[in-house]
Amino acid sequence: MGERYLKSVRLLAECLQGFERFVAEPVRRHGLTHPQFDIIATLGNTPGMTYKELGERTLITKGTLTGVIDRLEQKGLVERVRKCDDKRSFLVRLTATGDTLFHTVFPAVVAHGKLLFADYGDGDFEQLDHALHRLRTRLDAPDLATAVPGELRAGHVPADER
Amino acid sequence: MGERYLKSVRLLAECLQGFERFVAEPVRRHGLTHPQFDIIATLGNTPGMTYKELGERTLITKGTLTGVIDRLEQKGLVERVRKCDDKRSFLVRLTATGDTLFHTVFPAVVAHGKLLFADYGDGDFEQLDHALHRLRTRLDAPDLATAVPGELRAGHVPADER
DNA sequence: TATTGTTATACTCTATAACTATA
DNA sequence: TATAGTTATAGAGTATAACAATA
Repeated sequence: MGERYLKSVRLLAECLQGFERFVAEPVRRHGLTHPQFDIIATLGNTPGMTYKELGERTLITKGTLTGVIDRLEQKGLVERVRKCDDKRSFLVRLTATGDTLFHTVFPAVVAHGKLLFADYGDGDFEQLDHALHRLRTRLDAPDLATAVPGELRAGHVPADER
Repeated sequence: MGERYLKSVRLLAECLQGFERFVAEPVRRHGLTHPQFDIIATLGNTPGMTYKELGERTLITKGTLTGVIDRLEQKGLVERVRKCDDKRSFLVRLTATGDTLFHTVFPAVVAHGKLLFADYGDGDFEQLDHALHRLRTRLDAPDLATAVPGELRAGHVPADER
């Protein structure tokens, strides 16, 4: 139980949690849930995406995606557009209203984010990026996906390590 | 839109997302949802906690907590124990079964986590912790909670920055 | 046969607010 | 009056699997 890395995992979880809280309120303020915002943010400044692409970027499975897109379509924020080359699929893209919302939300997000990093210099960013990049690379490593027979996976810190 | 910090936020989100995926499968494997696991993990190696404490540690609001605890109680993993000093509240604590589950899940989690950090030395941990700790401290800063009049909050990266 | 997206089930979480019983 | 926890309401997300249309 005394593994060195637990402290780091705990810190990551706290940063994670902090961001989630940081995000949750303004997203709701715009009448969106987090997955809905995720879709709007992913579609912004693109010509549209298929379900497959959206699923890969947001990690929402196709069955769930149907419901999320449905609600966004009801709100008039996205639309489904037929592709000619493969009639099974189509593009989901922002409507004019959705595009307006995207361009309203994003500058606000960027401006507020600046507060969080107001005192960061180039070196600070490099340190943070370097540490995170290393971890992300490790998370993507193919050997991790297969190294585990069944039970063993990670992600939480016991109370007595905190 | 070209803010330097967006890259870091993106990386953090990817690490976050990676961990969530890393966690999701084994938790389900033990028949728990993420919030349920969060409760089990939080209660492990403690004499029990009140709703208030649990809510603070897990960020689950009291109304939701009732449902989560109900389901864990139905599974025989936790129990509600009356406190004598204040009859309004009680302790939630792991049952013997819950404690066994905790002690089954956690060693597995710890062992698997080791794979992720197999090549980390002391210096590597220090770099990661330092960068994350700084960010967490910033997230906790009181001026952030009040600096924002209404609309501006952070957390996502536009598609064209990726 | 494989893939894209839909539908159907069934559950879980969430926010919010009104409610109770204690304090 | 304030606090701890419950209940009620109304969404919304999730996994899973079976399904239709198309490739």
